[in-house]
Amino acid sequence: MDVKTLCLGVLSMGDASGYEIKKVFEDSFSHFYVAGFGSIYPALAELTRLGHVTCSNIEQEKRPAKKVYHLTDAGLQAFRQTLSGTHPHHRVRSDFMVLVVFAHLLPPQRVEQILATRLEDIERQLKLIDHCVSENGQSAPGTAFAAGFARTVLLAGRDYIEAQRGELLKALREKS
Amino acid sequence: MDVKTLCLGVLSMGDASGYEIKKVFEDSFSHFYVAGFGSIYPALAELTRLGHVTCSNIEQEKRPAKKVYHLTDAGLQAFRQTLSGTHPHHRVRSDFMVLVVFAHLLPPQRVEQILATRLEDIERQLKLIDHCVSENGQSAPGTAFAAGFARTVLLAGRDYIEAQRGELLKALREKS
DNA sequence: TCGATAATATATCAATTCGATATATATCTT
DNA sequence: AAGATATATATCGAATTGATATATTATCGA
Repeated sequence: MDVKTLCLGVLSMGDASGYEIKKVFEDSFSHFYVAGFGSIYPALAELTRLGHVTCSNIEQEKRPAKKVYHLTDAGLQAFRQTLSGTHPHHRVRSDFMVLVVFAHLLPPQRVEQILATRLEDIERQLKLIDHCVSENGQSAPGTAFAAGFARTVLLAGRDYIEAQRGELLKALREKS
Repeated sequence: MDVKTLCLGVLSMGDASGYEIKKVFEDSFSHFYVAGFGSIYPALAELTRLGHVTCSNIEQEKRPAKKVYHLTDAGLQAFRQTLSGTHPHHRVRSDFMVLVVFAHLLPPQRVEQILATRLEDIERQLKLIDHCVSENGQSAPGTAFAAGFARTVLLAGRDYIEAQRGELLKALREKS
């Protein structure tokens, strides 16, 4: 599923500028989809060209002007079509796990730091999910399911690290 | 962490051809790092140019010839350096979760199919981990930790889906 | 033994994505 | 007045993805 499709998804919840779409990605989608301006702006240009969205320049007082995008009927149809034909892939790219796999090449102190940093990141993400859930009162059923899923998976990872970190460090110190 | 670095990591476990490196990615790293030939072969060419690996053409009987790569001292040093300076990012790109978030735009039957497919994929990945653990008898401590981590997280996700699928489908049917 | 399929092996390429950077306006703080 | 932060759009080189091309050998059923 490409950034174009995700932009259609965000716009199905209401009109937005590229900047606002980026904020939705950061605030609500960051646990399962990361995208930056470098992919969002070209995606919106292409969607406009395809007629899947329309674009209007909005002058603002006290802020720079913005381009607000609106989902067309053709855009919604294309979005539904993509959702219907997409396999539910779920892929992880984890530098954390790479670092752990090669932990025997690092000083134990650095491994401790890696685990601690990962735990901090998990806490930060948990807070973000909770904040996001409490803010969006009446959201779609899938949103609540997804938030719960992300939460559960993060908690399981946190508990595993906390339970096994001692064992890992012991094994690493024994080998060296 | 880029594909070049991961190739150095694989080669730190022993000499290998591009094809064999790909198999290691698939068999052992697939839960946290996916890479195809399109990134592996260019990475090996660049690493050779940098002097981080050496390459020798090996003729084989009963098989096509292969290029076997060997990690140099400079390569190992560069690998350690990268491991020392890399933040333990852990990112998920999940079409599954996107589909769930927009489940209200799909027929409930399709949502059921998505959840079932995801559960099948999880089972397949769990089997791969178990197979991988049983095959590599005496592996590095980090490898065991990483396998346990991946296993725990997958199990938590599976249990969540099984526990909450009924609720999600009920909510979706009520709205429509 | 013929033909199909699968496994081994390398390589390339267009399309997409990533990450950094550039530019500009307005607000808020010190 | 200076400096930091938030809003806002855009571009670009580098890296990655996913598909495709090519070739050899093995395997297995008809």
